[in-house]
Formats: sequence, C-alpha cells, structure tokens
Amino acid sequence: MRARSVTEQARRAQIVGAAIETLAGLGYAATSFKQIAARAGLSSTGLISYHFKGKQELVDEVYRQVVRQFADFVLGFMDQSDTAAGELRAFFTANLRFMRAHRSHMVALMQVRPHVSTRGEAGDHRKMADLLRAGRRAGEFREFDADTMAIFLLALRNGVLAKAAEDAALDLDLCERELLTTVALATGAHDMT
Amino acid sequence: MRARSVTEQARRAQIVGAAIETLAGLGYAATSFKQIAARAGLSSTGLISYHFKGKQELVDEVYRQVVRQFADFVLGFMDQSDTAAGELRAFFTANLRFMRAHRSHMVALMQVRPHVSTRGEAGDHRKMADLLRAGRRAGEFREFDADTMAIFLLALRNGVLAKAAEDAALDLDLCERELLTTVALATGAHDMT
Amino acid sequence: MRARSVTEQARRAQIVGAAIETLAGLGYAATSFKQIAARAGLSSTGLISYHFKGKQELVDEVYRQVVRQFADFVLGFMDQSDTAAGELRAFFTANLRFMRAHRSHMVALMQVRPHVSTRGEAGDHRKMADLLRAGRRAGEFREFDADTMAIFLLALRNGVLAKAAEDAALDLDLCERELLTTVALATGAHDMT
Amino acid sequence: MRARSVTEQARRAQIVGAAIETLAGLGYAATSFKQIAARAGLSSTGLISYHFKGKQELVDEVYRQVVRQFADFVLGFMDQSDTAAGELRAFFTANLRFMRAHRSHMVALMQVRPHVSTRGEAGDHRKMADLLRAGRRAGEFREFDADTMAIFLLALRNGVLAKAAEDAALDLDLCERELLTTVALATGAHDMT
DNA sequence: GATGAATGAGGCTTCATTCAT
DNA sequence: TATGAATGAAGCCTCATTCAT
Repeated sequence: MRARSVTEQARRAQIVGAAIETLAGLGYAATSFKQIAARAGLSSTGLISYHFKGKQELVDEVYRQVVRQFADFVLGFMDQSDTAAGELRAFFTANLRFMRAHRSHMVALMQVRPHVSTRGEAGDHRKMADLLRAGRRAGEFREFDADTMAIFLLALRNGVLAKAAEDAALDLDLCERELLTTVALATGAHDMT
Repeated sequence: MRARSVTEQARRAQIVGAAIETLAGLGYAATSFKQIAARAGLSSTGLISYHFKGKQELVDEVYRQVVRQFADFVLGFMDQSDTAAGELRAFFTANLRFMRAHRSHMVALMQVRPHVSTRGEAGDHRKMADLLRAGRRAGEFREFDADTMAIFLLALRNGVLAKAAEDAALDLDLCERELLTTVALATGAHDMT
Repeated sequence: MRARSVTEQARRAQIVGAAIETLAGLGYAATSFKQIAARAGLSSTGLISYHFKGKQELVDEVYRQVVRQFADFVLGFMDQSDTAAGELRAFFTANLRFMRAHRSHMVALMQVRPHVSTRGEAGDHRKMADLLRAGRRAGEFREFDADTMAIFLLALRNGVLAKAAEDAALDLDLCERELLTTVALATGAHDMT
Repeated sequence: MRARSVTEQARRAQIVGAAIETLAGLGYAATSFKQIAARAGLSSTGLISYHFKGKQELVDEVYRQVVRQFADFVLGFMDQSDTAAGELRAFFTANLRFMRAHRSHMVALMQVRPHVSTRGEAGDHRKMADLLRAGRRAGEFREFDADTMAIFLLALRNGVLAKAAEDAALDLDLCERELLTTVALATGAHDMT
C-alpha cells in the first residue's frame, strides 16, 4: 500500500465527509456519486473515482473512518475503569454520548453498515465477549453464556442507537439511566459504579 | 380503496412471494423487478408494474404481508397466557420459533425494513409498551419507564433475529433459554412461567 | 438457450446490421453503442443492452453472422468441385467474389476480428489443412507440410482481402488471375481447372 | 520541425519503450496512458501528454520506431545479396529472425498497426514491387504483375508473423524452410541460394 | 521539466416504467 | 389481463487532457 500525499488525504477526507453527510441526509439508496460530488463542491463524479478505486472502496472507507472515530471515542471512556462491570457501564455511556455529539456520523454508520464488504463486527463481538468472560472469572457477573450475552448487549446498543437515529426527539438521558440499570440487572452485576 | 378481484389478489400474492424469496436469497440491492419476475415465472416485469403502482408499493406490501404473518404467528402464542410476564415470555419464544420455521421470511423482513415508506413499527412499540404498563400495574415487574423498556426489549428481539438471520449456525435453543432469563432479570419479573 | 421471438430476432438483426455498417464506416474504436443506436434509429443505447447481454455479445454476434454469411457464400462455390485442387481454386475465387459483393461486411469482419472472444479461426485452419492433406494423398499437390501451407494460404487470403478492404481501387480481377496462378505454383498443383 | 533536446529525446524513447511493452503485454485496448506511465516508472500521465501532442502522436511514434528497427534489421541481411532472388530470400529469413529476436516488438507492431494515422506501408509495398521488377528484368522470376505479387508476398510475411505472434509454439524453423520453398515456386525463381 | 490533482466528455449498463398488441 | 419490446434517466467508471505548482 503506497503512501498518500497530504493533498490526497485531504481530498479523500473531504469526499468521505460529503459521503457521510449525504448518507445521513438522504439514506444509502439516494447516495450517488453525483450527490456526493455536489455536496463536496466537486466539478465531476470522475474525481471521486480518481481518488477511490470504486464505490465499494468509498463505502468501506466511510465505514472504517466512522467506526474508528466511534471506537476512539468509546475507548477513551472505557480506559478509565478497572472492573469489567465498570467498563461495561462506560461502554454504554460512551455510546450514547457519541450519539449526542456526532449524530450524523451515527446515522451514516447505520446506513452504510449493510453495504460494507468486510465488516469488523466480529471484532466488536469478540471484544464484548472477552470482557464478559473476564468479568465472570472475577465474579462480577452472574452465570451466563458469554457469547450469547454479548449478542444481547450489542443488540441493545444497536437498537437504542438505531432508535435514536430515527427519532431525534428521544430522551437520551432517560434512556441512559434506564439502560445502565437494565444492563446491571441483566448481567447480574453486583455493582456498576 | 377499490376492491380487488380474486385473480388479481392471487397475482399480487404470487409476486409478493417471489419478492420475498428474492430478498431472502439475494438481498435488497439485487432484488430487481427482473429477478422477481424470473422467480415468479412471469414473462414480463411489466406485469409487476401493472399490479403495483410502483416499486415502493411492492416493497410496502411485502413488509405488510410478512409482518402480518409474523404477528399472527406470535399472537397465537401470546393469547394462551394471562399474565403480562407470561405474555412477554411467549412473545420471545414465538419470535425465535418463527425464525426457525420461516427463516427466509425473516431474512426478507430484515432486508426490506429500511426501505419501507411507512413502518408500522410504532404499532409494535405501542403494543409492547402497553403490555409492560399493564404488567407494572399488576405488580409483575420492577419499576421502569415502560416506553424505554419497550425500546430495549424490541432492540433485543431485533438484534437476536438479525444475528440469527446472518449466522445460520447460531444455536437458537441456547439463545432462547438465555434470552428468557435475561429478560426476566431485566424487567424484574418475579415469575415468567 | 431459450428460443427467441421473431420480433427479437429482427431487432437483433437490425442492431447487428447497424453495427456492421458502423464498423465498416468508422472502425472498431469509434463504434460505440451511441453510434450504433443512431445508425439503427433506436431511441437509446439501452435498447442494445436490452437485446445483447453486453458489448462482447454484440461483437461476437457480428462476427458469427458475417462469418456464417461468408462461409455460406464460399462453400456454395466449393461444393461444385471434386478435386482438392479444384476446391482450393474455388475457395480463392469465392473469397474475392464475396469481397466484391459484400465489401462492408468484409471490412467489418477485419475490424471486429481482434476483439472477438472465441474465434472460430482454428476451424478455418483445420479445414484448410484437411483439404491440403486430402489433395496430397490424391497426388494432386507437391510435398509440403500441410499445416504450414495452410498458414500460408490463409495468410494470402487474409492479406489480399485486407488490402482490398483498405484500397477500394484495387483491381480484383487481376488479383484473382494472379492469385490462382500463384497458388497453383506454390502448392505444385498439376491442374487447377 | 523544431529540434529536440537530448533529455527530451531520452524521455520520449523511455515512454515509447514502455508503450511497446504495454502493447505487447496487454494489447491495444488496454494500453492507456496510466498503464504506460506505470510501466515507465513515471508518476504522472501528464508527462506523456507533455511530450506527445496527443495519443495519436505516441501511437505513430511507436509505429515509426518499431518499423525502423525492423527495417534496419531486415535491410542488414539483404545488403549481403546481389541477386533479386537472393534479396527476397534474405527478406523472409530476416523477418523470421527478427520475430525470434524481438518478439514483443513484433507483437506491439501488430497491435498498433490498425491505429496508426499514416502508415508507411506504401513504402514497404513500393520497395517490394521494385525488387520484383528488378528481378523480372534480370530474368530471375517468371512473368507476373509485380504490384500484385508484392501484395501476395507481403501478405505471406504479415500472416506468418501474425500467426507466430499469437501462437508462441509455432515451429519457426519449419516455417522458414517451407516459406522459402513456397516463395521460390510462387515467383518462379530459378535459384534462391 | 516534472508532478499529481482536476476536468469533463464519453462509455456501457441497469433499472423501473410505459405502451402497443 | 398479459406480454415483451421500448424508453430514458441515472448510475459508475475510464480516459486523455489540462493546469497550477
């Protein structure tokens, strides 16, 4: 993989940004190169093809970029905790906070996810399951199958974010409080402080 | 809404059926009129346009039909219970059972949902919230905000089904057991028999 | 391979015809769907894609059709002879006569040949070599390697046709007389009447 | 025609060389500026446009250069003979030898020939016809029309080279022996030593 | 001279939809 | 009703070429 010039990186970022806006605003189906080029102020769709080998590469790049930003944001919160239960709590808090701060990125993520070529979601799942296993070994959680519980918790996270993405009026504070309680009960966490 | 002849209804059903198969087999993006017509044994895509005002109407009809079949299936289970907690338990059991019995319909549903014009999901949500409120009034559940909890439970349901839809090897029995326990804990149900 | 309706066959023939004209008039590089559609009086290039799976299929079909017409024409001449040398003579005569009668088809053939996916030229070669072998067994020709001589004779044929294709002023009658003599000498044919 | 600096000549030669490689390796259709630049180690296709007025000029230059190299090679052989028949023999020998020694140049030539704007082939033809006329005057050949025979002999040459270009397994030694015999018979050369 | 980013025309293809039969 | 041919818009992509640095 050859290096990319700074100019090129800037253009790619600009295009990815325009793609994110478009995805968030119009949905995946209506996100054509024409729309993206217009929103980015480019003179032709050819420029997009010039910087990305194909539509798939752009889509994948959008996904990677949002996911990375998202992961950075979330991990920033989680590092501060030292128990598994604490990390879990931080995980959900961070997710909702990201939603508040970067709504359109979140919506774009939801739109683009089904069309990504290689999803790193297996990673999400594995990390969550590992966290749960660690917590169980430490006696922080009740007895459950870690992989299955990981599915549940990620389902909760995804569902709540999806709801928030489509219903801007949702009360995220209430959601957050209830979510933490619910997760604590579901995992049998003695203490999630 | 004018009446539809029996022949027309049959044709529409045939087309909707082929659309479901196609959605389940190829995904939304690859589900063109051409594919649907081929799978339905029709000799022209024109016939689809003849019976449906546009692609949107077909998509909506697919959604309505699968949702109705799904709802019928699920409600059949729930009628047999008389406590809210019991109904909740039946709800999740029924959902997973439907997944086992009508996998392709479920997958089609997941594919088509993002493209439906008017989702009846508000209905899903309302019903779930009502059930939860009733249960709370009866003292079956712990204290929570019913609307928020409804979001959580539907998120769980959707996430598990989505997972099952994309990973055919998922152990649904294990999932079911864990899910019932988890839901009971999350809602504080004293008894979910 | 499903059957084709008569209408479809007509349209395909029309498109192939327009493609041949365009190839003969503008050369391969300038033969776009747009040009073909214009020459065929079609309202859009989409119609070409409707009748042919892709450009390659059209190109192949043009080739097949011209080659078949060409082969029919040539074989019509050759059937009348009973010696190998006579057939050879008829072959060259027929080739030049076809050039005179269907110039643009010949030119189109030259243009399209390098872009055909599966050339049946192996067939040409084999038939020619078989003819030469038969003639040698019958003692009509001198000693030579049949496969190599086949290459030579087909090279002669192709070269003369190519020359005639690009130079409309070429004296084909003179060419024909000289060619027959030359081939007779080259193959050591005792008699090519 | 203004003078070209030595640097410029070097660059042009480099580009032409890369174009030849590309033509031989990928065929004309796939020979874009991008490919040529990549193979030449240039970092921009703009440089090609800078040194050549347009694609046509590059194509023509490739043709000119290969043809010159080819002509030099062939003429080197022919100078050593003093009879017309001897020169003819040397001509064919040299052609096949060039094919063996510079296969990719030969293939590139075949690829590029149809797209050259002003072919110098008239020159080839004239030279061959002159040689034949000289030979006839000297009584070395039988009676024939020199221009027509020139067409035949060049057709033979082109056809054999084309065959060799597309079929790497062709036995060139056998080809050469048969070709010399055949040409001798065709031209009625008493002696082609 | 060289770079690499930008341009804009043009290519093929797919699609939902319309229309005559 | 049903057919299948026709339509035209829109999509992505490639290409030679231009331009500022």
